[in-house]
Amino acid sequence: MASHAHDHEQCISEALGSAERVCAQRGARLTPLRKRVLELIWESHEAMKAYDLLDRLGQEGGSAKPPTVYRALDFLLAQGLVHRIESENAYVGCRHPERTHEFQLLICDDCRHVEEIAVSGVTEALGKHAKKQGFTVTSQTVEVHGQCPSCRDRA
Amino acid sequence: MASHAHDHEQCISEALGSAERVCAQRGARLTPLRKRVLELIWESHEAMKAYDLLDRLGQEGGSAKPPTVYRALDFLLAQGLVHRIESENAYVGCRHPERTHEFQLLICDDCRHVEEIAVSGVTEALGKHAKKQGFTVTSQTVEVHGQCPSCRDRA
DNA sequence: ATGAGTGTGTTATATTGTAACGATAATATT
DNA sequence: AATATTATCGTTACAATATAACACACTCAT
Repeated sequence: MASHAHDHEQCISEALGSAERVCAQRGARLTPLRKRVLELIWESHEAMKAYDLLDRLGQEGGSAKPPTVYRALDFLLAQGLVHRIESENAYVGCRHPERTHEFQLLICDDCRHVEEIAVSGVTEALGKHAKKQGFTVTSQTVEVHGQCPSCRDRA
Repeated sequence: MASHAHDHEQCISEALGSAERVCAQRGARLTPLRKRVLELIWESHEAMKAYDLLDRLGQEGGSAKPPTVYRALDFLLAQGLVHRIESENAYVGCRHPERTHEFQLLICDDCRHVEEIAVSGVTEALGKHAKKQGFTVTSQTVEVHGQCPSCRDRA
């Protein structure tokens, strides 16, 4: 268990609560299936893979197949409730689904813990440089790999 | 054809030349197969997929199978001769294989042209932020998606 | 109630990537 | 030069990730 200590029960319930809230606001339907997938993703702060979600759903009696999970993920991504980690083919919950935002991810290659950060200036610097050469930015993927404090201490 | 105008024949030959050079320096073996894969990647400045490389190799008479391509790519990545584009599962040639370096990629979602850039401050800002929270950085993936000038003009 | 849109189940398949083993070629050691 | 060692390559099989296409059920606005 990661020692990024916090009350994780509360963490999950806050995440689900704010998901309900933003979906209600937008008229988006957070169905039981979608909510369950989001809950599974929030079971940890680690990168979660689609087929792991699939296995978990399968264990719960249902007959889960890939499209079930990928469709739920598509919805959650569209609502900003989760982020996709491109360099891992994995997913992680987002605490700030209220509005789209630029962000960066710190990914621990030992324990797979993922931390969402917002480093001031990064988005702007990239945007400015792109603009200077006539490139119109629509999205950014910024993923930093390394070792988190807990794993470093353990070693 | 992208209108990022330049003499592409020369561009390829420079890339292959510097590949030969750095491999010779390091005692790394740029075999005919590896060189051919690198050459195929440099046929354009666009994101190239592993299975497209596989098809090209197949057309040349040989019996190319996935491990052939992936092993060549592993070598080229290890030597810094190509970069992997995580958000595309694709590969692009690198002009600066002499030493490892942090870089960012501008990826046109219309024409798939990829431009390697080095925005001053981005790596440092990310590193600084990571360090402040005790995170040790080993690598960064920075990929900016959008529309390149040529595609914007065309539209 | 009905028709349009949305969500889910299901089958099948596409795409991306590796493990493992043997054959061959390059390099190093004697 | 002959042999040992390692690196590279070919091949088979398969694992992991993701999507297309169609059927059916549900919602809800008319």
